[in-house]
Amino acid sequence: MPMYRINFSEFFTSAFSVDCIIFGFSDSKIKALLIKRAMEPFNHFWAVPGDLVYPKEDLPEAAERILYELTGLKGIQMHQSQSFGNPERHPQGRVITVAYFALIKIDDFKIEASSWAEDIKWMAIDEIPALAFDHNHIIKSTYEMLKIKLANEPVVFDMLPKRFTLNQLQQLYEYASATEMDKANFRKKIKNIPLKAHNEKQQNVKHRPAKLFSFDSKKYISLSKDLNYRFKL
Amino acid sequence: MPMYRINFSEFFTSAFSVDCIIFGFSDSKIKALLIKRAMEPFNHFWAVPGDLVYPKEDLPEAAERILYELTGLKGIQMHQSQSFGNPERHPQGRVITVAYFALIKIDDFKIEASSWAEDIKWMAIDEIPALAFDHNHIIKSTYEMLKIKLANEPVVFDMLPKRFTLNQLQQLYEYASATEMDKANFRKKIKNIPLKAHNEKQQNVKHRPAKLFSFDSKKYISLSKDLNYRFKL
DNA sequence: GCAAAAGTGTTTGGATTACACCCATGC
DNA sequence: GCATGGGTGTAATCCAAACACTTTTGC
Repeated sequence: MPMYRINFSEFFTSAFSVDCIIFGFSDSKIKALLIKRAMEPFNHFWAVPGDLVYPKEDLPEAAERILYELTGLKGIQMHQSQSFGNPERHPQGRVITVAYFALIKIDDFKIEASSWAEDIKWMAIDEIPALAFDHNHIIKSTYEMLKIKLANEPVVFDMLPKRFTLNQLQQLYEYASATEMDKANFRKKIKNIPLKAHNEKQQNVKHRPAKLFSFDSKKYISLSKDLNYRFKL
Repeated sequence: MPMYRINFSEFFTSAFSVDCIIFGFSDSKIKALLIKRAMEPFNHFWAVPGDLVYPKEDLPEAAERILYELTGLKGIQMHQSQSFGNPERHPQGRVITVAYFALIKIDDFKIEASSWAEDIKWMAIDEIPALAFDHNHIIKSTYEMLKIKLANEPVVFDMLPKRFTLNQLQQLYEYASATEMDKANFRKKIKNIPLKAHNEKQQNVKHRPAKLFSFDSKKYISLSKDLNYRFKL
């Protein structure tokens, strides 16, 4: 006689949410997009944007929805980070949260506070104040995951303008890896990464303008078919 | 006037579970411990051991409990994998699951089916049949995470006997990285990893017995304090 | 002695590092 | 011309791959 182990309605009393850490790059720094909450709990606290998951919604869908509601951006690749389920983490009940992160080009959209936030701001990852809930912890461990991704998958280019200089790429690399590197050596290091050089230069700089590059995703895909090739930054 | 966004009891209608993928190593293969379910849903299907999380229980606690109930092992480090929340994944309601994994020494315990399983078995990672729920998917993505951990943190030693031969270490490495490697070169590759050599040899082999080694975790900890040192397998 | 695996040394080519130097632009 | 960063070449060094060879055990 088969038995159902789950027959206690007491188990179906929890909620879950998705929190989205949105990373961007400007002023040589990696930043996260934070909102100032305009609701309880943690009213007026800075926080990672997040929302409860709808009953019929899958997790990646929820993450995309939150990103869209916040930035108007669609079609951005989302990456799952970790889940956090401390029973005390939410004052209103048992809510576990799944953290997702997105990498976006800061210039691609205009930030504006939505109805459920009274302010919104990019904050450099090393200048983040005390946040609502366990959000400091969530950001910290998600940033660790970001760094691993950046080193092993071609996602840096999601944070850079479509056309970027090699120096921008180097600055992003140096910030994420917390190192400094010789310019010539950096260029040798990335020579396995397929970049398209354009006949176009940086504008409005008071020194020799740098050449602009873009990531050659077509070439990357064909390279990836070779099992000996592995992206490494 | 502060408003609570969460005031709909309809949100607190989901449950969550923790699934534990327990990895071990024997016969030169990485294996996972699976149970044959003795309950609905998916009665008589092979599955990853898992359970609902108790209302007052944190996620890592739940993972440790499940490991203990299944193997009797305590004090094993658990690692969080990914979460899975497809609304259709559980036939009895909305259940999202957080996958955890543990690496254990297969010889350290005797497996025996518990009350909620009719059978239990180690299965090589590339010989796993169709499982209950979305468990094939869960195992696959957790195995990918395992491979990354193995390469970057000294967790291989959790899967090997306390004293092991260099060839065992190499076989585990080769299985996980799906490569073959020259013996001499492998030994050069691992010379940064702190190992203690013992005056003890393999027994009952019909060839020259190999020396036994153990991981020198004391030395590893002091090495880790040097920011230039990074474990790499 | 033979089979089988343990264990070590040498050579070579490619990648990483340190460092030096030249180039283009604005003011 | 000079300040500022863009861009490149060279030599020394380290590291990984290929391969050959010696050693120790059981039978």
